Amino acid sequence: MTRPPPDARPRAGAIPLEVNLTAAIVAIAGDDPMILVAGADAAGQAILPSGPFDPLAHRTFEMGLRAWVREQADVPLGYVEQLYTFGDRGRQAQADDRDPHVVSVGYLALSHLDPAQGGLDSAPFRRWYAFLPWEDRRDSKPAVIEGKILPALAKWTARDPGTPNAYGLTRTERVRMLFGDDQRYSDEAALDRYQLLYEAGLVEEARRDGRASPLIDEAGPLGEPMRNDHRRILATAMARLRAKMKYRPVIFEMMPPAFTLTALQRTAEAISGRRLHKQNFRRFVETSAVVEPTGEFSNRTGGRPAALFRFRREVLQERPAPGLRVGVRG
Amino acid sequence: MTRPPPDARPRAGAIPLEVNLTAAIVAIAGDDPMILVAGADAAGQAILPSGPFDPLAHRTFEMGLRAWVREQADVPLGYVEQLYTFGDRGRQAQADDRDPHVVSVGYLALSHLDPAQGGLDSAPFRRWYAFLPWEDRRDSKPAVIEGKILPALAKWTARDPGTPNAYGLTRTERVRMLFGDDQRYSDEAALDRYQLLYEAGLVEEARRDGRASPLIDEAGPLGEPMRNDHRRILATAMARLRAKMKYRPVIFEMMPPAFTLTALQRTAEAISGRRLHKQNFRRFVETSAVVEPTGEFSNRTGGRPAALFRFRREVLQERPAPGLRVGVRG
DNA sequence: TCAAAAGTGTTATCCTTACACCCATGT
DNA sequence: ACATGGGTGTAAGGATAACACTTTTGA
Repeated sequence: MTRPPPDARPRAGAIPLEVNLTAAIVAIAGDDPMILVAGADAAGQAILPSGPFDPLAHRTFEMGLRAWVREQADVPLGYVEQLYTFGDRGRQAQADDRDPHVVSVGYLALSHLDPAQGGLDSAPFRRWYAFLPWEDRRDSKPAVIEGKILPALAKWTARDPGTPNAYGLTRTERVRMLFGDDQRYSDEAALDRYQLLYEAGLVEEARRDGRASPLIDEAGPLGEPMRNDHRRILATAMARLRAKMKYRPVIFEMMPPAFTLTALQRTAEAISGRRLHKQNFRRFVETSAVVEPTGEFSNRTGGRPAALFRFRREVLQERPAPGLRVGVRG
Repeated sequence: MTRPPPDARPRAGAIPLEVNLTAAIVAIAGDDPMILVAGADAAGQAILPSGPFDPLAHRTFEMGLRAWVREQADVPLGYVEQLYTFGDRGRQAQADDRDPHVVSVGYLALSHLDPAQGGLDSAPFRRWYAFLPWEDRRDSKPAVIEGKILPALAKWTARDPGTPNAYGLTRTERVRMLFGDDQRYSDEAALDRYQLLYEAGLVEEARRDGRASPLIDEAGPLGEPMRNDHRRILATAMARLRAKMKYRPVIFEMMPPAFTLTALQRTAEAISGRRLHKQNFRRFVETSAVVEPTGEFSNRTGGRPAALFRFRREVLQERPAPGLRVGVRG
């Protein structure tokens, strides 16, 4: 094993690649988290706003991303956060995709827009659970898990139940942790669930990459596929947002300036895919002092008028990790 | 504002870039976290193991990274995790750096090697607090903060104390949060601290990029600089490792197979840069069941022989977030 | 007057923090 | 015997989880 001299700079053999920026832009419409799509390809697969990074046009990734979004969707972005950079867009290129050497940088962005109000009616939002339906556990466990996913994964597990992977977990254990029903279920494992389905060859993207299982036709489609690796980016965004919400007040980046506590809870439930306990949610919001009453009331809620609240920006400097605990089931 | 037709694919004008992979490889030597350096450049600045990504040679980033590390350092890597992708390596290229269009993907890796034992004596590890000395608060607040950083930042703050940045925080507030002494201090904000010093023009890297403050010579060097953006990657690695340690059992990736509880605590303290409370640390380790006694004892510790423990791999499947809480000061 | 949603009170339990003390070895 | 570090018990305080009930509006 040779070692280069101390001054060696590993720049020899530099390979030119293309860097693509993709945004998962999330907004809330009533009870549903929505994802902005920039259109669909010839096969009808949804595509996220995206485009190549040109360092001559934009100094940073984030500036390039904002430019692409402005051009393709005309939605104002608030919070923006880099997610992950994928060097492998699946194992094989698509038929109409000549250059396979694309590096894909995924971003999460949040928008205050309420897609249901249609203020910018032209921006086409879609329900994010249309793409990852097994992630919505708000009202009972979704049917697709018991009906399609677990039967197919049972066969996949049976082929090799006991060999541990790099993290020491067997197929049996991974399936139980990710799609099971007990305390070990974690809403933050959204990416792991998608990756497991990909690995088992049960999502359309696996077929595209030549890694489909024979079971894929038996089970039928699991959520709507997206172009390229966009559904993987969406799953990454969901996982990150669910985790981040618990220790940073990012949820307010999707709320209007004034909101009721119930609306806030509905949003937290929509993102995390779980029902929350009303009293404890309220107590936590109150004691953590992340919101303050505006003094106004809303009587558009059906029953007793609800007090309106606003986000207290001061918490950003008062506490290092002001988030919304989502630990309690309703 | 025009919108492309639904089927449009934003691939026109694809720009070739070079993708560079860089690894911050951490190991523990007694009481000190160490970082593997692959050498130094002509100016004496340390460089991390790194190299360009070639998709023809390696299917994934991680495989490429492991290949570069194998070639430059000969250290076995356990845990590997992607950190962040920087599209801007500082605002300006270095003098001897002809192609400015490099995208830098940073990685965190952990190694079981004890650099103090010198099993592989050729691998040159350095103390990571040599590069970021203000991060070590184990034994009182480091002198460099009171002596150099705060005086220089006071002048920087005085030039614009009250204008809020994108997150609504003023210079005054940021300095107090990041370098202050109260409860708001967070060990996980290591990257924010480095970025603040860069923004204020107080680190060598800022001078290199043409953004040095006149104060930089007055204050004198703040930690050892590294080549390119390597110190930024190190700060990112430190922040991520400190955060991750609290909810994932990554610390065991740096421990030998059997260890005493005191050694485990010393490691947690070394990484987090803070002293921990002995009894509470032990109780947490015990109740969380992340370790189990081997039955052996070590009498090389000076006093009463210490029981040896090993990591219980089973916790990975028992609990979704088994980490080491580091919330308690000693 | 009743449905619907807002909003509150109270208790058991567990975890965190903090205190101080005992134990087993080498020198 | 004593210095050195290993190892424990217990109680106060606070946060969390769980229970059900009252209040205010519109229809």
